[in-house]
Order: sequence, then structure tokens, then C-alpha cells
Amino acid sequence: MVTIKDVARLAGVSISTVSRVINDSKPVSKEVREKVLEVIKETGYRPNDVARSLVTRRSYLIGVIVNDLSSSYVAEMVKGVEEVGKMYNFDILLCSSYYDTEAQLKYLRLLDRKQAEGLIMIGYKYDKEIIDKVKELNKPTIFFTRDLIDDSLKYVKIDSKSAMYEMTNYVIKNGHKNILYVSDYDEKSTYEAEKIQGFKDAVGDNNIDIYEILEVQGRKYREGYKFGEKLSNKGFDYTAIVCTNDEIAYGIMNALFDNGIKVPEDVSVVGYGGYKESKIIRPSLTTVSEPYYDIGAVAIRNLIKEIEGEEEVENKIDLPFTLTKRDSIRNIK
Amino acid sequence: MVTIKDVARLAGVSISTVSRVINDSKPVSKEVREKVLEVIKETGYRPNDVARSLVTRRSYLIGVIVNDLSSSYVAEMVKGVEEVGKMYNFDILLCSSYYDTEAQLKYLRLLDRKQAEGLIMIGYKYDKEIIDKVKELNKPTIFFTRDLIDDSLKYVKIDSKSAMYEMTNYVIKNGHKNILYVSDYDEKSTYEAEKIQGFKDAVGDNNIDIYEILEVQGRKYREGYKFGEKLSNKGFDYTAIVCTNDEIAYGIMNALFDNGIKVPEDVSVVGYGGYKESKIIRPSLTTVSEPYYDIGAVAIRNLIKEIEGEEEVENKIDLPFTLTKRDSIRNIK
DNA sequence: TTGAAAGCGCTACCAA
DNA sequence: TTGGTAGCGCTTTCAA
Repeated sequence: MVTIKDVARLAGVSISTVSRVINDSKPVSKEVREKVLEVIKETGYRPNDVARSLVTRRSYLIGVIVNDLSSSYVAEMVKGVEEVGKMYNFDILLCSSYYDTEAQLKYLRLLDRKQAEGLIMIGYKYDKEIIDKVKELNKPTIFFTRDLIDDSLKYVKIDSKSAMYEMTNYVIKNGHKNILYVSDYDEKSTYEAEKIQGFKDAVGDNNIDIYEILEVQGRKYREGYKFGEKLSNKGFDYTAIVCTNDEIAYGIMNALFDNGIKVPEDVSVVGYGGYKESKIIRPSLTTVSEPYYDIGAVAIRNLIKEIEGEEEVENKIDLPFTLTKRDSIRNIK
Repeated sequence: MVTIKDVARLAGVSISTVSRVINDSKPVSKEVREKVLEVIKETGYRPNDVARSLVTRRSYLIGVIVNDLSSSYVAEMVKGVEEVGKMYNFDILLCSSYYDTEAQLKYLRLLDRKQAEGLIMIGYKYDKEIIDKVKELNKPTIFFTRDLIDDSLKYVKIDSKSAMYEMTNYVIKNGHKNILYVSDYDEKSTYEAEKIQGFKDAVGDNNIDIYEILEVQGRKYREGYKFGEKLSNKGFDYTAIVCTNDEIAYGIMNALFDNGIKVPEDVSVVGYGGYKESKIIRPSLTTVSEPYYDIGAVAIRNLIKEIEGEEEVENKIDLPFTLTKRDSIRNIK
């Protein structure tokens, strides 16, 4: 392995000078610079970032802790984080905790030891233990989570109440008067509570009084499917089903389909999220699209601003959503 | 920031001793150990891995370069890499190149400077420039790619020829005698060539002579959809369509659906890959399932073996595939 | 414009 | 079982 010392010796200069030409940090005479560059080329010298980190106290590393990378929206966010991070010369250290608090704690410690300069937490909800640890680490950190239990934290989010309001409103405008809202969890998160509020507000503002809110035990495709099966078996007279997320929505849709109930002919279904799959399934899913790539991009952009000590960094960032109108809903007016 | 020196001073011992208790590397008397531990607790001291890396010459970092994390199978592989990596205390530095050779080169250099101990390359195909650079870096590296141009490289793969042979055979056993194979690219990769060979072998062994091989200009959903539209418009008399990958398959299926052609009633469609979406779409897709999580897991396990200098590391790893039989194919016998 | 030297935080050797 | 110290590869003063 060739080091800066070797280069210096071979070029007949001091290591300071070599450092200067590598980093372009101070003027170096043309001849010396060329000589050094030549030696670097000949020897194939490559600076060691670990050594550099130690003295500059900069790692240009950002730790990202996710629950599960195989959720398409998580992958999309990480992609945004990674790509924008790279634009600012930051690298991503990826950790996936699979919803486990112990793992999250472990990775928090790990990232700290690795001198990560910032943290991005992408998850569903966090134990107080995690929140406390994050505060203790005292590093720039940004959350994307469904449950914001601590107001001193920095996060990026979507105004889910308005989003669900608009979605529900759209459903109603399509003539639906008997609507089921499928909530994703019995243990209410602030995020889910907001969505339900949006739904209720829309229903109230439109004087719809035949509606129901049911809970599915989980938030994945599987659970949605099971729920849809139960629904099919017991029968129902809703004309529209509003789901708290896309996976639940296409879980339900597939169960209906497999039980001979047609969407949107027999019942309309709408989702929330705008996951990749929502445009691939048939009928394509009407949904609220959350800009996951952008969420990741904005999160890291903001984090880097804070790391670089810029002044005007916002603490709470609201990103716009869009209503994606597709084929899973029918106008029954 | 509290360093090992502070701990040593506060505990009234030398830094060597502190180092020993942190790493449990040499015997330390019970009293001294307890005193040191106490000071560590009080001060909240956390060792700096950067400094440690510099002296031990170990980073425990593995660089992963992918093309696009938003492909579900890539995310699945990275998940396998990350989770198994963590089991062995290795961390993942994630880079996404978006199919760009320049970016790949840049990340290769970056990972080298960051002292990554190994490299995992997940991609479609690589320029010679990349292969050369990888060789030059002379680090343990493992590929998962569709085009293996250099036999000295280490890779993990699926026997795609056998897989496609079995799939085609299955289609034929279902009574199909007029089959279209949809290839994904005009510029043949070794991987695609193998699949085609598997298809041809099966067709030949079964004395089927009405078959066709067509090319779609790309390998994503979009291109599959476009291809399916063209197919629908011009009409066809194939009874089955074998696709080179799942995205193409459901692209085609959706185009057929949107044009009133029913799968599997009017035509059977099968895919290759076993992407997450293949079980969600309706009809669910019959496909060859490649074990992406395992591919990632095996790749990194093997890489770590090489890094740790174990003897019996294989260079070419073949992983088993499975035929996933679902609803997109109909028996027409 | 250049070089000498201190030192980043740690491990590991050698001596005690 | 402990401490002293060299040194990992680099940046960054300070002086020349």
C-alpha cells in the first residue's frame, strides 16, 4: 500500500506539499505540483479517507435506519436519500432493524462509533428508548415516521389529514354515500389518527352518515387480504372502501377478486401511499401519492444543511401529496 | 468529546489499560476493570471507530453498488446483504449508480478510499472499464450480474438455462404448442442467451415447432406494456407467452387486459424472476422464482469468508431456483 | 511556496 | 497485570 509518505519521498518533497496538491488547499508551484501528480499516477497512490477523517473530524457518513428495505416505498426513500446525499459527497451507511427496538439501539450506537455525521430514521413508530438515545447522541437527525411523540424532533411529513380529506371528498363526489374506512392498526398512531380525522371531516362536511371505520390487524398485504376475505364472506353494502394504505387496499382488492366481487363494478376501492405497485395492479389503484423519493431527498438535503451549519433549516417539513385518480373507483352518480 | 485519554486520566490508569478493557484483549485485574468501566459509564465515553480503523487497518465496511434500488428484487438482495453482513459485524455502504458507468467508477474509487474491505456489484452488465478497475483495486469482490464477461471474477448466479428449460417445459406440458418467447434486449447478454437456449432446448426436446422469439426494447414494466399493446393491436395466435422477466410479463399482461384480452383464458403468460409484485397482480403470475434475499445473503457470506481469509471459498456459486405455479397459465389440453 | 512537526484517537508492542 | 510509547496516514499550524 502506497502512502503519502512514499509519494513525498519519490517526488522529493515533503508530505505537506503532497497533501496540498491532493486537496488543492494551498498554492503549490507548477513544477512541484506536476512532479507530485506524476508520482501519484505512477504509484497509483490513493488517499486514505480513514486517516483523513481522523484528523479532519469529518466522516461524510450519514446513517440510515429503516425497518424493512423490501417495502417499495422505503426503498424509494432510501434511493432519494442516497442519490441526493452523493450530490453533496455524503455516503449512506444502511441499517435495517426489522421493527426491532434492540436492533435500532444497536445501530444507533454503531453509527455513533463510526462517527456518522447525521441520522435518518425511517420507521413506523419508535420507543421512547430510541427517542432518548437519539437525543443523547446529539447528532443532526431527521425522522420519517408515523408517530411523532416528541415535538423537539425534526421530521419530514405529509399532511395526511388533508390528504385523506381530499381523497374521501373525491370518493363522495363520485356519488358514494355508504363508505367503509379501513384503518391499519388498533394501536393508534398520530398519523393514523390524522387520517381518520380527515376522513371524518370529509364525511361530516358532506353530510354522509352511513359510514363505518373498521380495523385490520396489521398494515401489510397479507393482513389486507385476510380482511378482504372476511369482508367477502360476511357480505357488505358499502359502495366504496377507503384504505389507510395501498398494501391493505390491494390486499382487499385481491381478496374481493378471488371471491368473485368486482372492483370497481361492485365496489370502489381507494388507497393511500402511491406505492409502486399501485399502478401495476388491475384495476389500477386510485390513491394518494406521497412523494417518497422526494421525502428522502428533502430529508437528507435538510440534514446536510444542518450538518454544514447553515442557518435557515426548518424543523418540520411538510411535503405536498397528490391525488392519483385511476380505475379502482367508479362514478355511481 | 471524551476520548480514551480522558478515561485513562479519570480512572488513574494508562490508555493501554483502558484499551484492554474496551476490547477485552488482555487480562485486566477485576478492580481496575471495574474502575475503568465506571468512568466510561460516567463520562459516556464511546470509542471512535475511525481511529481504531486507522491502526487496525480494518474498516468492517462492505461497499454495495447497485443500479437502481427501486427495483424490488434489488432491494430484496440488498436486504439480504445488509442483514447477513450485520451478523458478522460488517456494515454496508450503499451506492446507486443508475446504470451509469461513470458513477460506478466514481463509487469504486470512493469505496476504495473509504477502505471498504469488500465489494458487491449488483447490476445488469458492466463495461470493461469497470471490470478492469475492480481488478486493479484488488479487493474481494462478488458480482451478481446478467453478463459475465470475465471468468476470473467471482459471482453468484442462477442456472438460468435450466430454469428457463423447466419453465418452458411446464408450459408445454400444459398443452401449449404455439409459444412466444419475449426476450428483453437486442444486445444479448450471456444470461439472456442462456435463457433463450433453455427455451429452445425445451421446445426442441418436445418437438414443438411453432414458436417465435421476439425482442422488447428494454427490460422494464413500461417497455413490456408497450410491447403488449403492439401485440394486442396486430393480433396473434400464440397460446402462451414466455417472458424473460416478470416486469415484462406484467407489462404485457396489463396491456392485454387493457385491450380486452384475457389472461389466462385467451392466452397464458409466464414470467421469470419471482419479483414481489408477481404474487400481487391478478391473475397471479406463474414464474421462476430466484431467491433474491438468499442471493444477497450468500454473496456477502462468501465475501466475508474471503475477507477473513478462509480457505474453502467457492468462486462461482449457483443457487437453486423454484418454479412458482400460479394463475396466469391455463391447461389447454 | 515549502518543510518540520504536532497530533487526531486508538492499538499493540516491549519492558517492567 | 500494567504503563510507556511508537505509529497508523493524514491535515494543519508555524516558521522559514
